[in-house]
Amino acid sequence: MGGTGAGGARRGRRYDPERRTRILDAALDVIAEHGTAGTTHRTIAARADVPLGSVTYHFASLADLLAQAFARYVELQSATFEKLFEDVATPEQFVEVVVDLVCGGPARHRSAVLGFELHLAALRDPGLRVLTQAWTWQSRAVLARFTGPDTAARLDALLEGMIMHALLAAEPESREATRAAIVQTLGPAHLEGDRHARARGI
Amino acid sequence: MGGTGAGGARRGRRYDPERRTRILDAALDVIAEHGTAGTTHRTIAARADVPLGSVTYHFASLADLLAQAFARYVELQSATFEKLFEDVATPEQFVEVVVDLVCGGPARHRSAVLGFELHLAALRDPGLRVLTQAWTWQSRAVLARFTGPDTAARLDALLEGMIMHALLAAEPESREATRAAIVQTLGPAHLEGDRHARARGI
Amino acid sequence: MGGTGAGGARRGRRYDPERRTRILDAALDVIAEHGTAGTTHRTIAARADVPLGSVTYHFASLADLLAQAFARYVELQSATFEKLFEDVATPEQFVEVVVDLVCGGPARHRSAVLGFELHLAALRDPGLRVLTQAWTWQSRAVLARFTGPDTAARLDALLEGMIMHALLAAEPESREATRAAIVQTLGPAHLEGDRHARARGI
Amino acid sequence: MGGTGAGGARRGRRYDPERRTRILDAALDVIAEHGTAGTTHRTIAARADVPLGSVTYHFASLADLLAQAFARYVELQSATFEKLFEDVATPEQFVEVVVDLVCGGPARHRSAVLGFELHLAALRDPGLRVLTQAWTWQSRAVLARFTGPDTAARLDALLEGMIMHALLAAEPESREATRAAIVQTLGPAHLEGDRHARARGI
DNA sequence: TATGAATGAGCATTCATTCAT
DNA sequence: GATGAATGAATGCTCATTCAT
Repeated sequence: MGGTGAGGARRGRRYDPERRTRILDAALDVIAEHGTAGTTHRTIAARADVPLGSVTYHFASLADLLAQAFARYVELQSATFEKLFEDVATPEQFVEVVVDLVCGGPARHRSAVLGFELHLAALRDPGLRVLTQAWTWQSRAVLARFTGPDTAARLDALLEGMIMHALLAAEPESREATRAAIVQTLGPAHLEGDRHARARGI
Repeated sequence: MGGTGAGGARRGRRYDPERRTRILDAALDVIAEHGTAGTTHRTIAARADVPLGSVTYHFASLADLLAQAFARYVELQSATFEKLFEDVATPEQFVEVVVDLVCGGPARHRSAVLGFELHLAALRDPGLRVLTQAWTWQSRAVLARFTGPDTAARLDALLEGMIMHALLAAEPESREATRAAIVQTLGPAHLEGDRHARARGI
Repeated sequence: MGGTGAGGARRGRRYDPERRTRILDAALDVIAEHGTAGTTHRTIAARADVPLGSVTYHFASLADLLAQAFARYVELQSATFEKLFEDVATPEQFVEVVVDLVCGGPARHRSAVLGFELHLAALRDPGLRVLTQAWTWQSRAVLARFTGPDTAARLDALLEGMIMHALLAAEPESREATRAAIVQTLGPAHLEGDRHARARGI
Repeated sequence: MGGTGAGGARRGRRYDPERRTRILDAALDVIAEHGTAGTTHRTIAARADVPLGSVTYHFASLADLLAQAFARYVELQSATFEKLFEDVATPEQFVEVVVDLVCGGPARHRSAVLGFELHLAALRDPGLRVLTQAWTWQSRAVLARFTGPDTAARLDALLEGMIMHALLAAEPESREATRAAIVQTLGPAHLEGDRHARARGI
């Protein structure tokens, strides 16, 4: 009916300091589920369990909201990425974490889809490229600590392609094949440890 | 406005046997320009210079039209891809053609964008995955003639990622860096010719 | 796609002298099923297993087609009505036939619905009133042979209302209640036979 | 044309608390005039002198709007019907009021047409039958106060048929003929007063 | 500050009808 | 004669955004 939208105990939610954040997270959920195109004020409001007016009140426009949602995604994702490699001590561990990144099933589905949605959106809206570029740099920087800058760039691209293929493939690639591709890209020197030693030295 | 839509001498254009194809090509243009989300019956009709009713007459739904447009894209793109490698005789030529693929500026922009739009669309609509899978297999098959199947799969993923990065990068990667990444993925044996010789033997 | 509509062995159906009639009958089917409003050239064509162009070719307009279909309905229905009472010899038989008319389950559903659709259509389109009036006169004439003209008119109206209620009622009225209402409307003299004897004398 | 739709000083009409009701009444006007089939969001909006978006804002779908309009009709009509018989004290008055119901010219035209439109609509949409059934029960209850339940049901059906015939007839039936039919259906006892006396006793 | 009523632009889709073949 | 491609006008509906409260 007329815009009532989400039901539930919304009464008394005034003074909700985290409302903005909650809307952004809801927006990311909706984007992951319905695509950027299927993301509307109304869907977001319903997902966040917030009145429609609240969404338009806190964000100047839908484009603005999406941009901020993607910014939040990059921020959260970067932190997650960073943390993934925090405890990596050996080249073998590094490879395993990277393999997990590609093979990591439905757990990583949401973030992978969001990543591609962001890339596509940035293709159309140059204003979003600061986000994709920041994200790329940050990813490469993390990887570079273990591989050096050139290999990091290559690995980053390879991962991008492999993750997309993994999302679309009828049946998942085997971990072994994935590992082989990664190891090959890292180059023969990687597992000999010297490069890794240098990385730890940084 | 008001239904007349596209201008031009459209009177008497009846019985246009290639209209369907023209609409599909127009749809691909529009997708490349405005994204799948921005692709509407009206935009397509204007681009194809046909009345709105003509677009809905020839295709049962917009989703159907998009699916057929993407199918046409895969078909055309596969043929183009095939032809690109037709005259490749040496490993060096192979590498150059692949580097062109990544660096190939605005000329390749349209088809690259369309490829990613298709990937994203397939992520949302499983019915489109027959297209992405067919396309992936075909690409790998072409590459595999020069690299063997495993390396082909890796190279394919790497190219996917590099092309996306190239599309989004503020300034294009140098051809040298691109070539280095590719050569590294092909493996040291590639340029020594034996692998290529084997490929030619197939 | 695009208007092909009905499938099947339509090839070679040229020179189909009954096509007009078949289209009209299909139209009546569609009206009964989807209502006058839901009746389109395309639905009719599909139902009649005839190309779309054939429907517009044989009838100047949809309104014209509907008018002719309703005319056919009145014609067929009048004949059926006539025949229903053909073998009625006693007042008791007369009452039973009339009760059947009201209680006659799904068998009579189609014709009853069509009757009301025609009434409603005639309310909007005065051109159709020649049909409803002819139908009313004919029905009354048949009934009057057993009841006299005044009672026939009353009975006709009563039947109209009872049939509509029967169509809409959650559970059907009992035959007994229906019979009682009819008998009461016929008047006490009816079953005494003298009136009926007079009717047979006509 | 082009979205502006109805003319008039509509600027500043915001916050119109009775808008919903006004739209429903406009819908009933339109149904009476153009039939359920000819009732569109746009016609209703024009009739209610509200923008198109307002109609779709307040009602989830056109079917929903029509259902609510018909519900309002039944409600209003039931009240009117009730009031018609409020001051009836004698059997003679009762008969006159009922005769008025059938013969009541253009004044009753709108409500009669709406009644039949509702019946037809309920034939197609079972969801509307709660309305027709409620309406039937209520009508019978009012009549039964003067006639007893069985006669009330018969009279209700007779009235339904007579009103439809009156709407479609080229020239109106005479009051006398109408009265005769009603009196005959009420049965000989009615005007003798005993039945009515019983009714008053309730 | 927060909200939901309000609105105009736009969209996918249907369809009666026209017309070249 | 018959057909199906073609078309423009409508239709139901969605939605970003504005704004009175």
